Amino acid sequence: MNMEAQNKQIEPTKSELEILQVLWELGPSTVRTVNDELLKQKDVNYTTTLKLMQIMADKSILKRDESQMKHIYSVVEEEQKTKAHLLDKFVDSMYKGSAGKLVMQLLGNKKASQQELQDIKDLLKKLEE
Amino acid sequence: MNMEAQNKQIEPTKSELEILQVLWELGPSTVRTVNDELLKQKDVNYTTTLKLMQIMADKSILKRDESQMKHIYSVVEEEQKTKAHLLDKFVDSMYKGSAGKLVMQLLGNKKASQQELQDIKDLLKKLEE
DNA sequence: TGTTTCGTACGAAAATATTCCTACCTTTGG
DNA sequence: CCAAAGGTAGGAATATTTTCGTACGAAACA
Repeated sequence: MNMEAQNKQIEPTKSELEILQVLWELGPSTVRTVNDELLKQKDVNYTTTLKLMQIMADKSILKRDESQMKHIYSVVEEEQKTKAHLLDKFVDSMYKGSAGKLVMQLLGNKKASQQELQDIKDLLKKLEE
Repeated sequence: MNMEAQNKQIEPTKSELEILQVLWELGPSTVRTVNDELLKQKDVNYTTTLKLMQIMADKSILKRDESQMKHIYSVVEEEQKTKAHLLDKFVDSMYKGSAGKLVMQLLGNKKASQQELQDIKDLLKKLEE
């Protein structure tokens, strides 16, 4: 069995991440759709987005359906899995792997709403069981 | 009064962040010390680290004491402030600014120890007051 | 003193990431 | 049928980040 080169988590660049966000939000889309969405945030040329998405397909971050003339791109990894991985990396490098430290910083930073605080408390309760 | 170009939060690159970690850990240090520390993690040439730290000083991420032949570099911004900023950016881009969502992901990910969970609960209690 | 070691400065090369020009094909509408 | 609009492909130009060679001064020491 060929086991090598598997399990390699993706390491999206900044621009690639922006595209992932759009695809997570909108689901499988054409380059046009993604680019239109990106245009709401920043000035970007259509072919730039096209190229980026082609590169991402090369890297297997995206797959695409070429059966139509307008190719449809979709994300290969599950959104949650990728986010979890990026979060882990972040926690590891910034807080030496201590999720607690990160949460402390976050909550101490008036960044969470009342509702969110409540949600977190609820989750903690569930985890106790 | 000249107010422009202030308040600009730093945006360290990957390599720059590695150096910041070391300086946060060890406090003001020489290039040699930082480089030795980095060598524990990866293969890196002394002059590379030197150059990077010079660049960071140019950008005012670091300041340095040149009174000695061995320059002493230290971090300009407070560690917590920089971390808070990076965390905010991360939450904004990955979780649309919802700290709650991030915590949910984190805690749902068996990444926090019992002790950490307890700490978080304690913090939540304090926030209630 | 002279030579070796350790430091800084600086420019340029190399590696990555981003942007966009150009060519060319397909679809659409007059 | 022809022109315009909208697609893809690919390479080249840019921009950014990272790495390192080289020069040269100061300190350590045989």
